[in-house]
Amino acid sequence: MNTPNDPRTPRTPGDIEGDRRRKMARLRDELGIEPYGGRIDGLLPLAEARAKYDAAADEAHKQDATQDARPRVRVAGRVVQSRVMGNLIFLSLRDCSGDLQVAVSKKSVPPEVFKLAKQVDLSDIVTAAGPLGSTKTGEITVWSQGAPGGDAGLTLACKSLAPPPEKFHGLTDPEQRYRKRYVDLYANPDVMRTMQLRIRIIDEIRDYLRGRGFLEVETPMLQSLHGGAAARPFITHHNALDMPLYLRIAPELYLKRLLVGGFNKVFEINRNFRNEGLSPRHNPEFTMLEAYEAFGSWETVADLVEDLVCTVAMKVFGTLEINHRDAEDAEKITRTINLKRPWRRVSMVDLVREELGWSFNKKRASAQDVQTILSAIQTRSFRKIGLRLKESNPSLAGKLLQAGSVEAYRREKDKVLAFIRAELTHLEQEFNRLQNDGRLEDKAELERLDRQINTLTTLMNDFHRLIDESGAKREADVFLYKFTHMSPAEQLVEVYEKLIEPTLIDPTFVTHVPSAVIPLARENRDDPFFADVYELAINGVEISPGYSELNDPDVQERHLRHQVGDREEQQEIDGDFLEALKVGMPPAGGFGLGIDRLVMMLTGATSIRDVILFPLMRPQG
RNA sequence: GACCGGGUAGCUCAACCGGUAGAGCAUCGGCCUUUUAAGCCGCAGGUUCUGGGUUCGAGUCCCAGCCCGGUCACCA
Repeated sequence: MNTPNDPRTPRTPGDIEGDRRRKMARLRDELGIEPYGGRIDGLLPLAEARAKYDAAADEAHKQDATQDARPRVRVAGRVVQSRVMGNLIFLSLRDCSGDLQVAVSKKSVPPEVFKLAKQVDLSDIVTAAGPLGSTKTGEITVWSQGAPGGDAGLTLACKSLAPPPEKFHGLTDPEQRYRKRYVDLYANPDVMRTMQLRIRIIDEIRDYLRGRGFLEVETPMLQSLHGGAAARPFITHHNALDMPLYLRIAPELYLKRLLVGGFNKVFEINRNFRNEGLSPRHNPEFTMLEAYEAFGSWETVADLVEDLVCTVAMKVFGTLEINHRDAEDAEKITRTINLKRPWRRVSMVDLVREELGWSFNKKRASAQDVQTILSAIQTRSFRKIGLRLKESNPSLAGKLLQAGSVEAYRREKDKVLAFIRAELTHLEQEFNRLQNDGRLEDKAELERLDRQINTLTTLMNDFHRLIDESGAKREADVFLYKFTHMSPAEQLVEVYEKLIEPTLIDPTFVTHVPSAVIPLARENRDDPFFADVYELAINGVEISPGYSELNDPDVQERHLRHQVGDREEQQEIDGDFLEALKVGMPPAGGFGLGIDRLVMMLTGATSIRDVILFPLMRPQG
């Protein structure tokens, strides 16, 4: 970098960093200010400082300026707004607790402090000290004021050289937000709030489990064999030992070894790594809670997780009714999740029968059942379109949703398309009219129209694709081929995951899952086709599995061998784990809880990336 | 992986049928002691994601690639 910190360097327009470096050099040279500060004692978080405001003292001081009982505070924060009004300067400071305004009046501070205040840039970190008062408009404000023998009234704690985000829109590009989370966190207070909620949720989970006698442990993340789940691992290499190592896909097998060793209740909250695709619900590294309780069962851990989630929700949110709100319109509630106990418990077979009319009998689905399932899968896609139409054309949407079959959508396709086209034309006319008028105050309206047009266009695209009979047939063929080659157990699980799980918004424990897909759980004594487990779905996704853990080493070995032979996923058998079971593991209940998804559910985040501080991003380039 | 949308000033976005690339905010200079996206005056700021092609002329059209988002698929 050849931009010296020299105020005489000729200015290149638009070079924000250069401007700031020159400004910094002036502060150093002319005011003797060190722009990277040092230790500062006695600072209050902004929210705490604000809480100290004393209205009576403020009022008294306003009546009689010689009386000043206003509380004095010292605060620090990043400058997020700056309004220089000549001889009075307002700065809005922000920290992780909130915002607080500072006012610097030329009359109340020494000239060099006022000069500094004028030089302060957005994103600089400053400290301010002075009495807490309010302004004409009632905003609680620190009135910067030096004190004999200490506070300067305003100091620079850290100069920021980078260009600040746009002050009104903030940082909005999702990519930049995830890449530059350090900016996102202060530019978008919602992000800070969500992340703090995440932290509190995890704290409360730990509190809860400790309160019930669980000990938190740490087990290997680098494993020479990856086990405990079916997933592709990340592979790495240990140089000194010259051996491959895997990043763990689950801690399960180690936690169970701890039960063998004599721990009765253990849990671990930490990262798992799965080398699979990314989606709004999948990040390659994600945080899981796993807990094991000796002498428990899937039922004891179901009770536990139910109580745990409710307790956490009450402590952090004070309610069991979780509302998700529209990103555009905070008034609009898009989804309500009711966590009130007791949570429904229903077997997978009953659920499938109830929703689809498919009576699963441990055999492959009959030709007729397959047709039912296929048409349900197709209808589901259409249903989404029906739901999206609901707001703009309730009667048409109602008709489609009620008919609920692919044929109904095909029959009505001209009407649907005609409606969408008419709507688009209307919106575009509206859009052009506003744009031609060039009325700036309607900018928000323009943006709204633009979004609606966008939504409708994608809707029309989706619809075209769906009613394209050859396309639909191709998709159906692919599905039929795959589905008819599945085992009965896989068919049941497939149907559940595709068609039922996404509709389970309120908490539902799905029980009696085919044991064939769950090798680490105990088979049901009365009907070994099913395992003694639950899969808890909330918010349309699986959030927690719970097992009666399998502790018979012979059965466990058989399951694992079967899995290895059956699946393409190369997974070596963990012989040492089987050894451990031979030593003897007490019967136990165990459960997992996907922390990221839990936080999404509780905070209404629509993407897992919104609840992870630094989600995985492809390197920039 | 497939489809759709997007990539233009530091930020947020415009640019009609292919004809000199604009605005707001931020920056820079000036005015202003109760602002709340403060206001007013003025200056400046561009390899239109990259590389090819068509054309007298490309931000715009075509081809290839990169990146982001959405939907679907894959994957527990």
